[in-house]
Amino acid sequence: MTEKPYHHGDLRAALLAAAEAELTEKGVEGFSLRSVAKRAGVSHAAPAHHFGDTNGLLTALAAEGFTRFQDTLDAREVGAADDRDRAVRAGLGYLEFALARPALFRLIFSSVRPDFASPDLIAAANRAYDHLVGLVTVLGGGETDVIALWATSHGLADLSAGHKMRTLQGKAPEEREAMIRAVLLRCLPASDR
Amino acid sequence: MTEKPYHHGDLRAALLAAAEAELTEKGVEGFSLRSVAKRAGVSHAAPAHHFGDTNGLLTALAAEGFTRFQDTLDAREVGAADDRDRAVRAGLGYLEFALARPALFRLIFSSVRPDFASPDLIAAANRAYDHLVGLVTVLGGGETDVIALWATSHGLADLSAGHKMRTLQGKAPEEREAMIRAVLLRCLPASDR
DNA sequence: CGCATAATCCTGACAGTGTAAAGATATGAG
DNA sequence: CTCATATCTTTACACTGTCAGGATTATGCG
Repeated sequence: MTEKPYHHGDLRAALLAAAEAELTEKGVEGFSLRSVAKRAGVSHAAPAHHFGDTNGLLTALAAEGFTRFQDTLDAREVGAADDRDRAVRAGLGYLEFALARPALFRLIFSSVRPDFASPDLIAAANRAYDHLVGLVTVLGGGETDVIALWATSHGLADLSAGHKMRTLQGKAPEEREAMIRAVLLRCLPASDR
Repeated sequence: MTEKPYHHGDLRAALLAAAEAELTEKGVEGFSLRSVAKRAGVSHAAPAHHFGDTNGLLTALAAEGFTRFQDTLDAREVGAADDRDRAVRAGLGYLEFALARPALFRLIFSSVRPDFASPDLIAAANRAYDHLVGLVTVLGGGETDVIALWATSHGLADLSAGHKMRTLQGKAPEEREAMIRAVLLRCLPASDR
């Protein structure tokens, strides 16, 4: 059995996994590059060659997190009754992701550390945005409707991730989802006509 | 003329002002206590006696920021045509504050560093929340309407503060405000009946 | 007023952080 | 096989937050 090969083999992936663990435990504001290196069982300067500096690692993590984010929405959308239900389910997935991975959510939407000019990150973000636009245009909605659905979904998610909206926390799961569905429905373009 | 009195006189207030300057320049994630002390022209350990640790200073700053936040909403609400317009203006104030003081906005809503169990901070937050509830109940709205208006206002503000919503950035000021008003209006309880 | 006590601020020290430079080791192309 | 290159470690430095102890000033009690 190999004790400790000088070359890790796939350190980049290992560092990303360690970084995600570090992020979920310490949060963005407690994130430590040296601690990530320790998790991966490697020297503290090893990450530099793969990601440059700490923000580089966070940038890669944000890009990966963005696709996970979109995956969560997609998973919620399957089995939708119609296109309107599909848009509502996307909003529920938005909130689900924020509650399940609050630190990753904060990294993506509320941190200045990732380099949002990075092509990978831009691509991942655009995929999510284009998907949202598709959901709304299918319903005959325009720019205003896109903004409405996005802002409301994001507001619900961000406030819930930060435990700011106690009204929702106190409710039972079914009642809570019913309220959220009602709120999200208002953002969709009018159903008649 | 007194050169440098050993006792500052009102160091607590001076540190708060310096901390706000530091926050707006470096952001929450780049905030440094030693840098704040340097701004106030005092030793690096001086803040400890007034605020305990760094999070203590950020807690005090968050409480102060919360009242500033509410002040911005109040200023926007004056001169409202009716109660509905008043609620919409509150949402516009929400967004205005996030754009004018993004770092303070992030400290209040998207940071885990302030101690949100602090009585001062709780009081300031409750004042803002109660005001929001008042805006909605006057219109005959219930819990769902409160959540709708809050989430949408917050989503618009947070996404705008992070420069995530390019659709709004590109618009002219008047057109932008018109779109936001339209979005916020959907969150209010139905006008008829 | 005089003085002890408390409040305020500073200096020094320590562990932890991110990053850069230089050395060690493995990989792979020729 | 050789050697350039990629990968990783070691070392070093400046910066951070926090703690302990000493210096200075204000305050209230006698």
